[in-house]
Amino acid sequence: MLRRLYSQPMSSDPSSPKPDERSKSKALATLHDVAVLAGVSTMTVSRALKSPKLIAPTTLRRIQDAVAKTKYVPNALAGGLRAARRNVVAALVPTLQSHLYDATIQSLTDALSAAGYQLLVGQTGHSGAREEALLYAIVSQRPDGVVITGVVHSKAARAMLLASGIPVVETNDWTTAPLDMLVGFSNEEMGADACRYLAQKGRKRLAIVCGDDSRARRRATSFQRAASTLGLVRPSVEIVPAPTSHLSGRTAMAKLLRRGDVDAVYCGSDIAAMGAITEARAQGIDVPTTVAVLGSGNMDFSASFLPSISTVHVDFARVGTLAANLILDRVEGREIDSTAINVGYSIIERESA
Amino acid sequence: MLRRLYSQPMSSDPSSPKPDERSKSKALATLHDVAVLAGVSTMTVSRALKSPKLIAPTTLRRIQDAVAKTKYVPNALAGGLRAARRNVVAALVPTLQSHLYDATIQSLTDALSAAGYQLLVGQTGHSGAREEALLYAIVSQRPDGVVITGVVHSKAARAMLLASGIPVVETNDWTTAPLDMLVGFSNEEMGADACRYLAQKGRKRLAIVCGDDSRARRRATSFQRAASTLGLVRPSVEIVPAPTSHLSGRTAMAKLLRRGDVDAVYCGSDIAAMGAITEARAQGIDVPTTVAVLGSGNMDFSASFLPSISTVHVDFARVGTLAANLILDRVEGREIDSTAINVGYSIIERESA
DNA sequence: CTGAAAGCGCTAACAC
DNA sequence: GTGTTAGCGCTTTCAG
Repeated sequence: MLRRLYSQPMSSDPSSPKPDERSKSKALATLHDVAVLAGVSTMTVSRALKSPKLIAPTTLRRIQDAVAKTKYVPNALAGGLRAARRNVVAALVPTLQSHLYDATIQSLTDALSAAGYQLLVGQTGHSGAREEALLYAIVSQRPDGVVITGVVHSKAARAMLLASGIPVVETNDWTTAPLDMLVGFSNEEMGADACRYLAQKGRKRLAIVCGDDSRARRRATSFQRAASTLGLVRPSVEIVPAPTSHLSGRTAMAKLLRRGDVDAVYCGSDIAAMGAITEARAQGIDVPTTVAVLGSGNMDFSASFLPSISTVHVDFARVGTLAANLILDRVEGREIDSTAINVGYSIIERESA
Repeated sequence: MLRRLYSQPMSSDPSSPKPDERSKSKALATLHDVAVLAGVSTMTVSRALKSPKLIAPTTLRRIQDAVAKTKYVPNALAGGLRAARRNVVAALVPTLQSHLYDATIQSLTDALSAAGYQLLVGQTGHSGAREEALLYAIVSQRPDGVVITGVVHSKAARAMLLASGIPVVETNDWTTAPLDMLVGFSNEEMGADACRYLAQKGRKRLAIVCGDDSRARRRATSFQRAASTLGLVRPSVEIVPAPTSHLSGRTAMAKLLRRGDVDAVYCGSDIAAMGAITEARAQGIDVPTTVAVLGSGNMDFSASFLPSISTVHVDFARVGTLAANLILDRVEGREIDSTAINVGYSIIERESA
């Protein structure tokens, strides 16, 4: 592999541009500054910003001028400290690099920002070890809600969240004892259904490529159990680092093919499935004739890949929207009809399996 | 495409689990609660938490017990209001779904969370229309720093950021007039170099698949200019929606092949490049023999794809780390040697071009 | 080593 | 319509 460097990554540009003159002046204007300039009290300015209708038109104009002149930007910290609302929701994901939950984050952000909320994100990594520390940091930010990928395991973290009274939505998993609210599906059922799907297609020697995280592992275990129920040989499991990648999918497939006793592979993500298919092709093995490949996540490329990738589909965008709405409903004090929503999943049959 | 539904996505589970009993009690404990319980002043508790060494061992133990008993979690809002530090940094990206800047966000988060900071993210969308409103919302959160993908265009937003005194890092682009700090590379040079690379490989009839965002468009324009300098026919440009996808790469490639006058395609991302390669294969056209394909981003799958994808590589992880360090240096008042860092890029030669 | 006072910037609650 | 008062929970500052 030849690398041609077009710039010296290590050096800063010699003709380094100068930044604009930074204002040496004190910090941003406060409500008080605006009030003085407009000749009113701070309370009137505050009201002019939140509910302009309560203010006399003349006063309002003066205030708006003053706001513009002072370049006033409200301090949400101070507001949040006094008022209930912080206009921030926190989201916890294993990693933003996984691509599996991108749609969830996207729709979550969209729904929240439409309602005027900001998103605070935390990445736990797949180990779950950082979960507790991260949740502590997040609770200390006093967000209006917390959306978590998976269910919270740490007892201390559960207690803290409960005590905080902050609305919590656990997602993309299922449990009979949610911390608060729940939007997800059963990973166990998913694994079993994936197995049944492949078996029903006449496949006998199944295998699994599974990312090293708890939800994927539970899917794999459940897949194995279903296989044994169906009287099939116990599927072998290739554990790869989470998040699963094209390369790890390829490598895992290579191992499985070396053993030679496989006619269907269930992959933890479509990325891994694509890697598995690529490896098969590299070896001149046809997918799906010789080996079927079933992915997870129905990603962007899955339908247009060659062969198109059969996959377990979850409406992740809906998960995000539902989670956002649950939080917003709670924050605004609206009635919530259902505190646990099963979004289900479906298996999309395409060419690869 | 057959869809088999295993759960009713629209219905909530009939056996909806009940959440744990939510604590009806008042909000979280405050410093004052802890102080009363420990029989000291709030100030002493505050110190015990921040600089335990200043506290007498006996007092410290009493306080720690009280903290545990009250399940005290600091209120970062109140702290941030009084003190300078908020321990929050904001990041603005076009979209989290693009995958191009994943590594940047990842390394940014890692570096920041190691230093005890939280990440507030905003998605501008590719239009840039939301940039101003989003930055206003972000400044009102008074983060300790702001990291932005691209350079800030809106005059009002620039003025506001400048006035706020918040450290700002613009990334993944280059300008002679940065708002504050800059970590990036020249998109113009990149486009031109991509063109020269393909020309040097003997390709004559070039084309571009370009996402509909300003940085990609500038790369494309610069690519075209370089082609004309080299005496080549003007490369045609296929504009596809941003972020570029496998499908849009395929579709764009199909259009280009229909015209039949192409022997090399430069794609805005490796995802699009993969789509382009897939389309060529679907038509029985060999890559790179008949058409070469050059991607951007050196994504996860690019090296292990078949054919492996030649690509313009940027060390995005380094961008995130550098940005984080610049912010942290400024916040902690350390000296900064370079306020504009060019991380450069390289073209990785693989099979596809 | 510990405490008292003051106030960060804002808004809820009540005046007028 | 508008102003006053009183904090939100914490930390800075200054005194012991």
